[in-house]
Amino acid sequence: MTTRRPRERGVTIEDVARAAGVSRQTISNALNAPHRLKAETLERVTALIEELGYRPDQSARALKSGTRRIIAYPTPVDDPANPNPLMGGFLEAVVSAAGEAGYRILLVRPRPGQSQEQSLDELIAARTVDGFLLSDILRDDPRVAHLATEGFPFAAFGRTEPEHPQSWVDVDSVQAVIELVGLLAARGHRKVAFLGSSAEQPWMDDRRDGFLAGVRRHGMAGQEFSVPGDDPGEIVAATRELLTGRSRPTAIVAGGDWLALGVYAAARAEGVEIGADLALAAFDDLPVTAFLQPALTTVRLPLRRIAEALVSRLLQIVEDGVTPQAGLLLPGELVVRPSLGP
Amino acid sequence: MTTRRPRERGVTIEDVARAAGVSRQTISNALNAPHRLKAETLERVTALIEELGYRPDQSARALKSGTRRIIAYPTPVDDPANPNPLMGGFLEAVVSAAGEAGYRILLVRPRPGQSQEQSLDELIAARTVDGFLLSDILRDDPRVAHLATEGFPFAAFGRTEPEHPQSWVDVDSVQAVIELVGLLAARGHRKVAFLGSSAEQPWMDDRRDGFLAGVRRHGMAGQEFSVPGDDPGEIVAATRELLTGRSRPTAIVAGGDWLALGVYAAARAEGVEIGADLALAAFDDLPVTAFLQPALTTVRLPLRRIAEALVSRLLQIVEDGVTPQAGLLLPGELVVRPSLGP
DNA sequence: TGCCCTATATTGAACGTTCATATCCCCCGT
DNA sequence: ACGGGGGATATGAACGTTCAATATAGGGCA
Repeated sequence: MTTRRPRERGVTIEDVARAAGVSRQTISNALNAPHRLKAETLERVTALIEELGYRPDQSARALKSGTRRIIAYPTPVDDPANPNPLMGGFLEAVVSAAGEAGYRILLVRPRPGQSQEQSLDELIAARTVDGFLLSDILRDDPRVAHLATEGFPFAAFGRTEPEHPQSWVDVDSVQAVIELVGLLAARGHRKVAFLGSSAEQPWMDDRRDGFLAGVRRHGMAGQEFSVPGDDPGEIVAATRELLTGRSRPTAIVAGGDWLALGVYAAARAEGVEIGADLALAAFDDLPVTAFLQPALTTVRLPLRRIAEALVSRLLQIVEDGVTPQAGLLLPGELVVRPSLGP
Repeated sequence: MTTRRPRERGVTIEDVARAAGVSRQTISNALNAPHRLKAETLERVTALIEELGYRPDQSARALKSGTRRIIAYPTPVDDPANPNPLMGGFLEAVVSAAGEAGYRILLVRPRPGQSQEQSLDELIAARTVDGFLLSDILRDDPRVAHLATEGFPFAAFGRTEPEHPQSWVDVDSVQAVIELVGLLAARGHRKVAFLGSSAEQPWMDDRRDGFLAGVRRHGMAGQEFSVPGDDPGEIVAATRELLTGRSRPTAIVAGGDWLALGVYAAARAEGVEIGADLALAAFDDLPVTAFLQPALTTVRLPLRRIAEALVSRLLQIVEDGVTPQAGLLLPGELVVRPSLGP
């Protein structure tokens, strides 16, 4: 039964060299420094490499050269019952961007009983990866602090503290929400509410800040409303309260499409017509909102550009040793749809 | 500017050996074959390893031992505008299961202009990974055929052809949908419809087959309805047509929650009350359906168990050379909610 | 007492690359 | 004719680990 298969070794550089009647180094050069070969030799060797299907052993190459061509991505500890629906799209974008540069993404996560920092340390000490891509950055994120003191390359989706390397990329949520509020102001709304989640998510605070800034700028009456978590039932309940309260707003800015889904449900329950009785705007542009009626005004995250910027910044550190001097704020894309009203 | 940092080398086995006053091999044994050491030596060496933070260099270990402890997962070519919302949860489950066994997941994808098979070949030839985890298996999937002829370890989420290794895991969709139809029959429905997508997805065919089998078993009148793609607009339009047609069914089984979302929208537009005028059941248990009113009856995918089974089967091949003789069908979990009616 | 066996530890080699250096060969200028 | 130079290729060593073979010591047994 347990026939441990002796994994057959593949084609090595030596095999190609012998077949071509040249030395190891010539094969190596054909791949890494083709200009050093005579045109004729290069052609012959290249053909042979192709024919034999030779690829340099990643481990051997990594051992000698010290570079792994692998980027670690600590997978966010997602609630399995409520996974981030944009995760797939983000990963896809990251994998593409990294692949373009010849790098691959390694998903990692702390083992049971292991802290996040220990998990990073293990990867660093074992020289498994060249750098880290972090997302869902918290305030004073321990991972950032740790990598900063280790001096190990990383790039972050989400702002890092000023005392740490500024190799981050983020969406300019504040600006985007200010613009959303501006659109509401232009439509005559004076009494608006922000519906946020009170979880410790910096991006939610940004969106709230954008709301407050917009309200102030346009001299509107703005109230905040927070739901403890991400639970749909709670979101709907909180929104119904908001809609039936004495000071019912004429417009709501939701801190995320997920919350906006609750507003749709609450509005239906209360007989409030979104787009007519109530203007609604949100953030994230989740695909599911395509089923909502009227369609939801929201802000789309430029995931592709975020991924590209993250990878490019990380590789600049890894390959050139250049740490970006400032973070990069990318604009969110306003998608105006009928939920905003006429 | 471009100060190519000479990545400082870390703690090596030699450093630990010197500090402990023993040989390299003793350190190696402390980690890989502790029983060979005298208890006292083991303790001393282990403490030193901890103190110096020594971890064997992955590349060196891989080079010598031939095992990478890395599993490749070709990321599905997701439509970025409509990513699979369950992807995050599935990956999380896979990463956990693999991590438990000391393996990590490497996300891979063909480079532009490269076929899927070429991409696999590259990883095999470069000895980058120990095996593959495939998902979204198509009929006569070229990746499966390729890995089968290469004799390279893999496990598949989705059934593979009988002539190939049966190292797959899948959800027993047929059985689950038969049960759904049974619930409808028990509630007195005689005229039911299946709403499916016509994309080439074997799992959709399974769900359709389950519907047909259930309908036959209960002597019901069953009609099929197919939407060309996954576009929300098309789904809603098709469903409205179904609802306003002459032979309107009293119940709909949707091939996925995504399609069911369209049914909710269509029903609202046509003034049809789900749960009262129309029974509805679907498949997938997407988190967003928690906002639907009435709540959706659906089938939950046992992602955690799927991931565990996939990893366990793959590692059995990789580590013990044992290929499973038969695929594994896991039951879907029926989640009965009010959309099914009283 | 001498021998073998086991438990423990060490040494040399090998895994497959790439780096640094060496060698070869041909052409050019004086 | 000779030395120099540079393009092209070859050689030895090293990356850090584990495998295989070997050394050393102690214990049991005849």
